[in-house]
Amino acid sequence: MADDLFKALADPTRRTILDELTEKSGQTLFEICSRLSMKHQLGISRQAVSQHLALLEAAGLVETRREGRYKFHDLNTAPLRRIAERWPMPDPSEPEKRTP
Amino acid sequence: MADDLFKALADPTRRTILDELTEKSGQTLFEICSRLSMKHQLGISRQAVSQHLALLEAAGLVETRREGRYKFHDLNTAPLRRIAERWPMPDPSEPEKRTP
DNA sequence: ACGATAGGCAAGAAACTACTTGCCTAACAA
DNA sequence: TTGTTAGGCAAGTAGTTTCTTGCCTATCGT
Repeated sequence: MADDLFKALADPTRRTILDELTEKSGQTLFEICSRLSMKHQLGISRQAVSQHLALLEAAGLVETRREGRYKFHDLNTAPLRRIAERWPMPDPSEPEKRTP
Repeated sequence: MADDLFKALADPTRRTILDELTEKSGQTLFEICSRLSMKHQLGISRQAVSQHLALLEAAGLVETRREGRYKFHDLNTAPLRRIAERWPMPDPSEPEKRTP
């Protein structure tokens, strides 16, 4: 359960996919592939991206809907909230400690 | 940078360590070892735990201070905030969507 | 000084992950 | 019907990661 979430976030390519879906939700597999190679210089096969999307979906971070031969991928950030719930954070006035 | 954070969170044993440090900050390596095997039935060697702590420290989630022959481990949840910042979440009134 | 306790370093085994390759099905257009 | 486009499945390989084993250093008590 929580396993799927953190495993999904563990890979940099998957995090970039989440970034792209944040920017534009409802993309198809091919659209995501193009963006990864165009904007991020990621030389990665369609199947690899498809497998990443499957993991993101298992984690609940991506939801899909089929329309004809297209499958659209939507971002769902709700599962991320469980992270903040699990390890309570101090108030966000001081954003992050930098080693001085 | 972000890599270290998500890699650190990817392992279930490391997340349990964070849980333990949430409950009681400032534990030594041996204290953490005992708790993992007592409370969580994790048969794991001291060295394995030590390596986990090193990764958590690299991610900034754990900070350490030495005192004599003891090394105390403190939780720092600040890096977690970057997750929420990277992928904006809707307001938390509806906690999480359950597949109906 | 000696033993015991707390922790560290490093090399190898075992398990897991990401990615590729090759083939297959479904929807749409000519 | 034939070709094309969107996507799926599965087996194998290469690269990581986790964990163990064995040895080593530092601190403290007697």
